[in-house]
Amino acid sequence: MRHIKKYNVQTLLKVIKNYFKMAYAKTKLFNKQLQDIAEIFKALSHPARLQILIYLAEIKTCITGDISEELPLSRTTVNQHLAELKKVGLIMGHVEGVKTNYCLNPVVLNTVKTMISKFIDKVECCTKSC
Amino acid sequence: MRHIKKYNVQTLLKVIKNYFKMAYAKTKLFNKQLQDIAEIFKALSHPARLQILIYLAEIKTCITGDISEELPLSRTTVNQHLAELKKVGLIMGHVEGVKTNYCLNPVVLNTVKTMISKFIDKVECCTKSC
DNA sequence: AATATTTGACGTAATTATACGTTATTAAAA
DNA sequence: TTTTAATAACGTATAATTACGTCAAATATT
Repeated sequence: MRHIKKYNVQTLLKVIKNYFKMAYAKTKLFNKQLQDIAEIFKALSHPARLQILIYLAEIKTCITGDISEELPLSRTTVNQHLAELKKVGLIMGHVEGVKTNYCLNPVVLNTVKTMISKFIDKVECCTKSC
Repeated sequence: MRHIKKYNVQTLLKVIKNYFKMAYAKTKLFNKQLQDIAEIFKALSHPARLQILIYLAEIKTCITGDISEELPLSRTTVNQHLAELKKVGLIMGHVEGVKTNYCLNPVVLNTVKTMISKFIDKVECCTKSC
């Protein structure tokens, strides 16, 4: 017998709102480029995610989901943070049997670095105190 | 007669929770330095705030609160974003009579720039794909 | 085949961010 | 002094984030 999945109201609403782009948020009204940079900054706006990145850089080799032992957070929460980093491409996940190996994405990291410094230079260059 | 201010429950709760550090968030459990960097990234994680910074850099001179005409947001919301930028020190506000002139804080901007590139270098230097 | 392990999906509570109308405060102008 | 204008504070609705327990699917192991 097939297993029929059921969803609760909260989850369905999320799907529906996303489908119809029923956004209360006005983030979408801004310049696309600004949105992209903001997205990256947001991905970097939580200490857990920063620590994950540093850990991945230090360990050098890839790791499995047991980074949660390095952080004061539960496995599921850490997994969520990993998913967010993956969403913006900062890390990659290679499935290997039951395990998933995560590692930094050097290409994206480089792009991000350039993007950020370009932005900061843009703001900084013309600075004049009032 | 003295005017005695009244506050609603939501506001009072906010004050009380802040006083007793009753945080659900576990952000505070991380390395202080990571928290600080994350804080800065968070301040930069909304396109409105990025646009404000760019605007301030372009205009060069200081401006009053009527940046709201440059953004697809109401004056009160823009004011909130300005407050957040001020909180992390990226901008300064000089009161001049009824008006408040905002401008970039070059010193903080420089610090932030260094902080960010140090962090990215730290993550990037040891990168090795898996 | 049965069991154990690993992981992501799902659900949900709590917190925080976003957005904006309303009000109070303040200083300048009439 | 009264009015006007500009601003921040306040209040509140909505949305998004954070946090974690539970569960199911999939691969290893026994």
